[in-house]
Amino acid sequence: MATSRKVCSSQVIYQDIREQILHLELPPGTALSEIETAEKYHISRTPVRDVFKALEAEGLLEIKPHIGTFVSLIDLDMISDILYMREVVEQSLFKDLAATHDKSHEYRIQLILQEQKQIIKSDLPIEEISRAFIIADNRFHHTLYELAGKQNIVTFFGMINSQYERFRTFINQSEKGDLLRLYHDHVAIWDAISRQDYEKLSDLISHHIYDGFNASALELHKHPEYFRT
Amino acid sequence: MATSRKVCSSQVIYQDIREQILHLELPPGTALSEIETAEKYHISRTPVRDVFKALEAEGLLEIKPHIGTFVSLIDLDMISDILYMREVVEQSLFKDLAATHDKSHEYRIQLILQEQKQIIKSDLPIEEISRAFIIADNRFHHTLYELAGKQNIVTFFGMINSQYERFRTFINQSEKGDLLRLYHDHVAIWDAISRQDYEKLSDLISHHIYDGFNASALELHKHPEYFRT
DNA sequence: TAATCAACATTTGTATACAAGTGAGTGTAT
DNA sequence: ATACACTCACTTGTATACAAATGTTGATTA
Repeated sequence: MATSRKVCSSQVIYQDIREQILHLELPPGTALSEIETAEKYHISRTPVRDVFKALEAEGLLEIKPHIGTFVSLIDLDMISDILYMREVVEQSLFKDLAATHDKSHEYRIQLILQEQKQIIKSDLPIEEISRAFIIADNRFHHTLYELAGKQNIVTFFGMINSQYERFRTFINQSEKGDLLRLYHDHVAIWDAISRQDYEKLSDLISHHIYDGFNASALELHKHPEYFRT
Repeated sequence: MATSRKVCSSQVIYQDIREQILHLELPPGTALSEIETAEKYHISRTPVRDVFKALEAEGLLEIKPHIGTFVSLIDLDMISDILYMREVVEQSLFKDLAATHDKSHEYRIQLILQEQKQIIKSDLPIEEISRAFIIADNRFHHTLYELAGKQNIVTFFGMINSQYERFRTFINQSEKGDLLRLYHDHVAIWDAISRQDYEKLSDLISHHIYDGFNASALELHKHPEYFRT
């Protein structure tokens, strides 16, 4: 379902451009030329076109025939719907997980949580910390999906989450305090799962998913040209 | 997010091959050659490659470099997870819809339901009826998503639902009775939404989504080679 | 001055030739 | 007979040339 495992040049370029878009180094609206990109990576247009098509399918590029290729604008309405799906799915999934919970995975989760703690406490520049924490954050959620026996859903979200990942980069250029809040959410969520406190769990998940989104509404004026109207 | 709106030849071929795969006219495991396909449609390999890449991203093709391109096998585990997502999302979404329900959309829904009724009662061959009903069935679900203000979710499911659509074609080669059952489900679901009977609604949705899947377990032996082990 | 049209530069779409990897099938040597 | 290696046919990957479409820019004309 995902991209094939070819070790060819196109795979490297795909990852490279994708990360540049997700980290906003290629801001929304930026024009990308096939020829320029090909020359930049010292390859021909053909593999570049493959990469562009793949990124278009992921919603990160918009190819306008005979006009140009552009980094897609962030669609807040779409992100809102993605968060809605994540909310209802995790509500149900984590509840299932709590119902069948035993202590056998305690160590694995604690390891992830400690890693997140150490990332926040490290002395790296805030951008590095933010990037590392996002990865560790995804690992936490994905591990819970896996423990619930629904690993495929991680793949599904991976296909549509690109838009959201980019938005996260935008809003997480803020403070360590936000990351610390996310970490505490994770601890509380796992605690609620362990204690099978369904009501508390439901509350925690909703806030965990939506709080960052809502709090970031104030930041949008910084780069209004990034967003679809 | 979806494919671009080019009216070029590749768009036609994409739709054509996609339908052939979904209708099992190209059974899972079938080898597709770029050259053969190009000659068949009287075009060159380049647009064919674009189509193959798009279908691979959709999970309908599997491109093995330097070996060949094959129609992907049906992954029952993945379909199971897709149905799980649909269940929890529709549970929540239709509940929201019931909460804010007014009579303003009554006519629109009744129109869709009547259409479904007429399709089943028509004298067309069973395959035609099955195909037409699947389209009308999707329209019913999509309309409810739209009324709930979450139209983007339809797009998301469209990206991952291909696998499920193909499976539906496989199991719906059965009887008119199955389609009639689905139609009655729809009527009951809309009735529960109108009456804001949340408990009944929850029950109906779960059965509506899973019953066909479970009942079809008996049919798998007909073509075991279609499925991933 | 303003409007119209045509040439041009740039873009993506397509066709074709060649490169490179894979696996089967065959021939040969042990 | 069996094991090994090589050739060959086939696949997808890549490079390049050309076609087609779009927007701009400038000249020409009313």
